[in-house]
Amino acid sequence: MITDGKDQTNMQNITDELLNKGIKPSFIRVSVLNYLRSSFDHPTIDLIYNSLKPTIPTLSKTSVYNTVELLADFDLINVVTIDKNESRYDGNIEFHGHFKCEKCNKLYDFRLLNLVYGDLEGFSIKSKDVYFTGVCRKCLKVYL
Amino acid sequence: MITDGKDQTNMQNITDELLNKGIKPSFIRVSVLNYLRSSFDHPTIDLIYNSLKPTIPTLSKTSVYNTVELLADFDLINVVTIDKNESRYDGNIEFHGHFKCEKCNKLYDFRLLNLVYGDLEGFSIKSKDVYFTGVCRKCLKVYL
DNA sequence: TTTCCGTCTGTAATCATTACAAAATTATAA
DNA sequence: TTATAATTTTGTAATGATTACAGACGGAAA
Repeated sequence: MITDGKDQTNMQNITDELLNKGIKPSFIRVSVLNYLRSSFDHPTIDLIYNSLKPTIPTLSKTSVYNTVELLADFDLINVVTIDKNESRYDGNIEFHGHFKCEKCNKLYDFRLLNLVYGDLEGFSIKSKDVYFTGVCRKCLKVYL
Repeated sequence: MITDGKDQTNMQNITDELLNKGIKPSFIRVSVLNYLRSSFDHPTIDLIYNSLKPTIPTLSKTSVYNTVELLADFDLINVVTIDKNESRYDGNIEFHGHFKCEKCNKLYDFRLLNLVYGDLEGFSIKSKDVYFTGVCRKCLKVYL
């Protein structure tokens, strides 16, 4: 986790953003959201924890759990549950799909250009998740 | 779990189906697949276990786990992981979406009429899951 | 019968997540 | 400022679905 001038600007912007949503911008909250916004590998709780630990030595894993739950409740991040036994977190809340490679376990984003569905008239839809699994191009080449 | 004449025909058909796939049609395997084919509530492991226990008194939960894993590996059933901490199983393998109501926890099937995506050229796609959450029509009426 | 092999069972271990209470920090009031 | 209240954070313990594993069981073949 690098902290340069640009990062400090991000931190300030995120602080303001949280304030606008009525969330107290504690250092942990701002740091987690900033980390998720700048990382594109859909990190797990452990990865978030280990990445922020150096800059927040007192950080506890429970706080990471609490924080991502709060951020998700306010629709600031997405919880990706494509992995049955470990949640991943995505700072990109634009609508898109997730592909998980069974070989390298990497998560890929992909665009959803059109999604038409039926049978849900009168339902209130809060979240839409599209999860694909398979083997990514990179791994397919290896296994030729 | 009712066992009538029609059910016995289903059991025989499923037995043949498993044989065709090269799976030994043990009573447990046939029973689990038959149960998933005839139940439309996307049961959990516990529900499958408790439903079959009366007709298979020696049944163990581990066997239910093993069996659904086997059936899923052969694409005879779908594993629905919309629920973060408990998998559900679906005997309907036609492509469709799943909606989970946050109020009553019921799972609804819905049709997917069109799904267009990009960015996955060269990827080998094995499974496609579409999960929506929110509040179903029934619960919305209650909370008016 | 005996042997072999795959299936099934029951118990124990795993591990991400949650519960919870105390400690630390921050905000508010006097 | 100081005292008090409210919120955030921490660490440990509990939860509970899933997995690992070794032994029991059962059918088929010789």
